[in-house]
Amino acid sequence: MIELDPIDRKILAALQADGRMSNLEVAELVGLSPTPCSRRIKRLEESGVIQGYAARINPLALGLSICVVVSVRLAKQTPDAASQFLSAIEDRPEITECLLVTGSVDYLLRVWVKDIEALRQFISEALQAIPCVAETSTMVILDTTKSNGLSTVDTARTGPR
Amino acid sequence: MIELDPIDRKILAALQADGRMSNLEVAELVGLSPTPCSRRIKRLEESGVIQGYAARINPLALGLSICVVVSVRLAKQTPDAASQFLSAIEDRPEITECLLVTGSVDYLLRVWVKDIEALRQFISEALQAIPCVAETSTMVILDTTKSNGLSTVDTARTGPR
DNA sequence: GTTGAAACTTATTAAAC
DNA sequence: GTTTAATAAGTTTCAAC
Repeated sequence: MIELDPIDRKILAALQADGRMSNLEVAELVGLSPTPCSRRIKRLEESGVIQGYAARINPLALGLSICVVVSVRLAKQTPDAASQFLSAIEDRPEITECLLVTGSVDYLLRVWVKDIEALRQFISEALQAIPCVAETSTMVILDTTKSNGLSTVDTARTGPR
Repeated sequence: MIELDPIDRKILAALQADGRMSNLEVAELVGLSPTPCSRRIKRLEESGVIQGYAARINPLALGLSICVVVSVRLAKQTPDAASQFLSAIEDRPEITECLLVTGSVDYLLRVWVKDIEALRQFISEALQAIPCVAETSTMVILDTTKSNGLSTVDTARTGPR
């Protein structure tokens, strides 16, 4: 694990808030001159603390107006069932996140759809069509606080057919 | 809603994958010359499709090795209870996301902690100390597929005291 | 750690097609 | 939409302190 001093943390906070901030701006913000600031940023990138940069895209602007969390319980927790489930998941662009969790369910999925019909279709045709899926429960997200606003969206999906 | 053609979508995909890609690189990738590409990117930014840019930070590198999803049920769903809960949530830096959802629970929280002891402490001292919280259930995230890798982490939290 | 300077790359704008 | 050219700005590297 790399050691981070308070200045490194300030740099991370700055680049987390604005990933396109120039080295000069970051340097001024954290109270360094550009040269050592640039060195620190490069060190943070090369050590993997900063994994990369991304545009934050607004799913609503792509016509995806509904976001849900779906909990999934598999019929059995065998490696075969898991890999069958995951490969089925892989092909669905509306799933932006898939978490394997402990507890009474096995997976949590984050799913973006454009309307209720698309949601119905996703649940019945995509999810419940997977043989090893025993039970699903859909929670519609009504509001988001403390969001990072960072949803990776499949931009190819909502376009002209 | 802004109209997006296939080239716009390619631009979004490119900047989602690498938010620091230069206009020249994006232009070449999508098959445009730099001038119109720059205009499109600016249009996407100004229309809110691109909300901003962010560094992707690896929470593990900050010493946060455990991520959990906590479902929370409130004793009653009154506006008072909700605002009491949300203001208590606001102060906790380990909570990186808070979703209001439909279904058998009221909120889903995403929480990063450095170890099990910090998790225990968070649940007992932070969460269950909120008066209106009736029930919580913690799911430890064992694996993440299809992650966007974009967790906004409070970089000030794990540093020297 | 700091400053300053040079070489290189990029962004932006304007003009012409 | 394209190309070209000019200006402005940022990055990187080097030296010296």
